[in-house]
Amino acid sequence: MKYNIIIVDDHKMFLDGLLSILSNEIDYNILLTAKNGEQIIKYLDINKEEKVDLIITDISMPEMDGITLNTLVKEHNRNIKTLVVSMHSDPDRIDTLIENNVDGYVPKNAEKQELLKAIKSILKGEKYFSKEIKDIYLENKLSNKRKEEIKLTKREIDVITLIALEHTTQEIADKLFLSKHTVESYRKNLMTKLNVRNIAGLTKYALKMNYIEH
Amino acid sequence: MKYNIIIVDDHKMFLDGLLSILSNEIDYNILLTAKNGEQIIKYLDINKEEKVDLIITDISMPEMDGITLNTLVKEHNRNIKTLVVSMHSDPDRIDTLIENNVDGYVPKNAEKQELLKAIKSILKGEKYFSKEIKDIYLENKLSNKRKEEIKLTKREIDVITLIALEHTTQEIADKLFLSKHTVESYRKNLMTKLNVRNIAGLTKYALKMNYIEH
DNA sequence: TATGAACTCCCTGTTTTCAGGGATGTATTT
DNA sequence: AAATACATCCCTGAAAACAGGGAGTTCATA
Repeated sequence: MKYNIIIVDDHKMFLDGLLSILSNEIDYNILLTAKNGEQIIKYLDINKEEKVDLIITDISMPEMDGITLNTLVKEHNRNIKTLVVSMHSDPDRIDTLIENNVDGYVPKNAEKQELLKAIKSILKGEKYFSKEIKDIYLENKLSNKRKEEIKLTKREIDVITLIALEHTTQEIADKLFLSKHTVESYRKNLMTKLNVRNIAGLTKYALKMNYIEH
Repeated sequence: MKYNIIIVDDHKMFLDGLLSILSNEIDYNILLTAKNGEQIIKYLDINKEEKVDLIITDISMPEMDGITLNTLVKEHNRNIKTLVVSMHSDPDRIDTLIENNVDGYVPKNAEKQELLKAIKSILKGEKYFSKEIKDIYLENKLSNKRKEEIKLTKREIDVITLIALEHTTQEIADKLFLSKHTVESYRKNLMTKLNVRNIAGLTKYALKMNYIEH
């Protein structure tokens, strides 16, 4: 019995690459490829009876990213394994994924052999994380003994995003249908929370967090 | 006689993918793969007599990026073609590449077929740019009719840097031993020159130009 | 049911930024 | 000799941001 695998990546060329790597492996049957998580969720929804063993996914994709996809899959289909293959190694994302029970994480600059090893381990029921990823995860956990309790609320993120996009308080208020006082409160809270002095600091944070494009 | 191709990409998995796509094409011989431009330049330097027809390269790589690589190759080996395959579609980079006579540009989310088409065209001596890339290039050219003559003076850079570091006008004046009026003039000129509305815009520019750390 | 978190709105007063001018001196280049 | 680029400084008035308060609502959860 072959293992059924789904691959999700918005870079078709990479997808093709993965496909040709995996198609040399007789144990693996590529059920489906897609360029975002939404398509997968729909597919799983419709084909409930189909056996899916593994979903290999990128993180940054349009419509639905790999993190959301992983969360949804793990919530509803506990028997489907997930392997993230990503270019970025952002501590927070790694953290979120691990907390959401992802089965593996391999950076895109890994060797083909490592990818195959990861897939094999995961299909056996083990977890597989590249050394690089484990290091980042641990380093993050150790250095951030509860320091990183900076969590912005949805509304705060709305506001800081618009600030970084060069909008004034009044404009933001209009856009979000809020009083300008409210927006001012958010700005103030943001500055306190993030320990910055002014809009320059807020803008840098928004960029760092990828709230706006670089 | 086969075409000799070199592939440069720091994402090994992507590299493997490209390799397996191209290895199905009997006309192509993959001479070498590398994960940054430096390795290629060294290789070309040592193997001057070797026929190299095409270099396929990513843009963002450690050590030496694809833009520098293209420039160097075009300066020294006019007969080597270059094809950029990149995830990003930044107008400025596209512009620089085209000015430096790159032979093609295909985004990483292109179909395998398009990549092969691009390679074939380029080897025939034509240029190949994906529609997406052409659009970005044109859009940029049309909107930026000579706009890109933005050159900041030393003093302007001093000021914008300190602004992005969250200093007020008065603080900057003190630091640079200037009157606060002077600093205000600089800030104003900066905003006009860079076509931004406020400190958020200035900060983003300073980050983009690497005046301050990311 | 009480607590807390998130969201919303308001006030006062000060400081800074923004928008729009203008001006002088010193180089360098044409 | 004139034009240009750069650096420096000044002014006014309006708009926005900053600082430091308070306070009501809803909603989930302990």
